Amino acid sequence: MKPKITLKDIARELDVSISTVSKALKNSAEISKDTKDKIKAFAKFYNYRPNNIALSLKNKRTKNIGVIIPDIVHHFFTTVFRGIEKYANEKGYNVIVCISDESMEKEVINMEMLANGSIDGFILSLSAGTQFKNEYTHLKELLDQGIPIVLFDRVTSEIECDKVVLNDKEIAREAVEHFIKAGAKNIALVTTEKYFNVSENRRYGYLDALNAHKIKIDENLILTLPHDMENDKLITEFFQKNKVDAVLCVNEIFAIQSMSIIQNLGFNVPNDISIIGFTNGILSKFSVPRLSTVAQHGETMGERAAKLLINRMEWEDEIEEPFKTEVINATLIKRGSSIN
Amino acid sequence: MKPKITLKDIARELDVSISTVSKALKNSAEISKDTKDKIKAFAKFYNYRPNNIALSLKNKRTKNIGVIIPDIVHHFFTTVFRGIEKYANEKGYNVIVCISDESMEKEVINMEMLANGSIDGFILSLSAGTQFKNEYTHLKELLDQGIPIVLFDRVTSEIECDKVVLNDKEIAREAVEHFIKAGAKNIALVTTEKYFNVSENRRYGYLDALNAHKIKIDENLILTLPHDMENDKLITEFFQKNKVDAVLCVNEIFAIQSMSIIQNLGFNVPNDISIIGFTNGILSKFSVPRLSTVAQHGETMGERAAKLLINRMEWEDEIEEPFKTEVINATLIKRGSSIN
DNA sequence: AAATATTACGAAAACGGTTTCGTGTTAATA
DNA sequence: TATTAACACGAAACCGTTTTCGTAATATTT
Repeated sequence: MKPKITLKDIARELDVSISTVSKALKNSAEISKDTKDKIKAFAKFYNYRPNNIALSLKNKRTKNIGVIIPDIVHHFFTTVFRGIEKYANEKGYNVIVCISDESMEKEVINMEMLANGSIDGFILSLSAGTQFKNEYTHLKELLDQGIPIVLFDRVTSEIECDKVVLNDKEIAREAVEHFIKAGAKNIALVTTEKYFNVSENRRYGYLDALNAHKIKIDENLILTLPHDMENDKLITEFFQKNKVDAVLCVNEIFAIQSMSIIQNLGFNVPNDISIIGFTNGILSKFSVPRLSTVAQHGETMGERAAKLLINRMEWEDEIEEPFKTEVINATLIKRGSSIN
Repeated sequence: MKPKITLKDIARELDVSISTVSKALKNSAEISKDTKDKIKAFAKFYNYRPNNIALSLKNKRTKNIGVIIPDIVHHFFTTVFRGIEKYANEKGYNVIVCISDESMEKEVINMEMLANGSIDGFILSLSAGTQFKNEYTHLKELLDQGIPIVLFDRVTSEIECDKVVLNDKEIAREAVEHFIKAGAKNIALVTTEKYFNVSENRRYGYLDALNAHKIKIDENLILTLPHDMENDKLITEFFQKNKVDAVLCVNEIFAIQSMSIIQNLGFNVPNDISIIGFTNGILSKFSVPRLSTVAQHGETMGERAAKLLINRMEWEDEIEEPFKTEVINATLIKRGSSIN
């Protein structure tokens, strides 16, 4: 058991002052070569490393960034996290992750816990609860305190900060047009409740595409699923009641569940019903048939978010940069679950 | 923009000393009720929160735990992480995650980065590189410095510390016996290279089951896949060349890939070939047919690991507890991909 | 030889808390 | 009334750094 060595220890052993040791290790010109050599050798031998906490206190920056995501089971958030972690690590930052579990309370608690010095900035995607309550004072207060925040994916216009979003509307429209070109007439949408802004945008894209092609909108073809419930029954009923030849699902799980149920009902995918999902995850790649899907480029999204945050943190006192919203262009990946 | 308020600020405003403020806020009996009330009201009004970094420096504990996982794409690690995060948060700890990307270098760099004061202890699963090189000095040094470590899943007997593992051998044996009871004769194993101790244990379980039932072992029925390569071709060849009626795969991806390829080759699952995988993830739940699999209870594993670590950190100077290895009992989940 | 410049280092403050110990004032006891 | 106890608070050390400023000792210039 050899506890960590400090500047004070080195100073005592070599009979110099703490400041001399500090300067020597930073190769300051103030210190003679002899003394520097001696100190460096000693420090190296005992594997001296400055204490991060002391540095943080001194510098008023921790080199930690806080990431709050609603859950970690959705493949999309996992990949975004991966992008954040990657970029942050390259830049010498560590990442503290908290999971809000789609609850506003947890989001608030976690953010407050981290905001008292533990991190220099936040990257987050709003929880379902927060979006539902439409309550953002916790974010506003942190911004007021000068803590930078970057929102990604689940964002809100109520908050002024850097953001990274997907071109949800456009890509949803593109997906629906893909259905239309292949001859589909009765196109369904499987989505979440309206307070998710991403779902809303995708819904607009869906409606736009139908309008643009003079297909009349049938509200019965829009299935809204509660996000935290067993919804096999709802999906089954939906496809029994309605004549559908194509369906766009706003996430990967909905898509896979729908496909599985559709197949169980005796339909052929894609001949009877085409399917396109969101998130180019592991589920889509390994399903039978392979699922056509919207690749959200989560890793890129994470990298961009991290870049925006770190830039802002390191600019600091320079001219206040205006807030940016970066849009990531999704890609439609056409595979076996839809007709080309 | 209202920057955070400090004890010093409060002391200055109310014309008392810093120590008085500190004590008042901790409800010390030393301070008169009047003064306490005044200070508390002021602190509340300005939303005073003690600075975590200053506390860390003073207390020599950060209330952060470092988690190093090989990757975050494998559903298993995600669930373990979830368990860690959950338990840790309940106990007031934050979790700093780093991804080693299966590389020993990154594992070392990340650990060193965090070890200089940023965290109080580590939870990790060894990277492929580390297991391959069989080099553990970085872990030993940290343990020497008094930093507690808990290993999970991918562990090594070279390091003495708390561990959480799965009963890999026993559950693999159980899975293979399930095949045997259903009448399988030619049972294959799809596994990773030997330096993964978990795979090795599962292999032993596989061999044990065969031996126990007097089935002679055919090395040709063991397919070893390199972990970071495109291996569709290898799997295809394997099932073309060998007559197989059941296959145990050591992870979820291998299982799904195998099932997909087997089906493409024209075999029926489970009638021609039964399949059992490891990890009760999202892939297994949504495949067609549903995949029989070994549930590793990742979340429980994470919780246990966090509990072991936090216990050890909080005991601290009391009597040195001997190191424990907790064994999590996996469960075999029988679904459509295997015959009952 | 006197004045000035350079070199090489140390003292101390600062970051934001906690905690021990000392002390002046009032209240209770002998 | 003198002594002691209780009360309420402040000074200062400490955690481990960085950094500014001061200053002896030597070196260089006039």
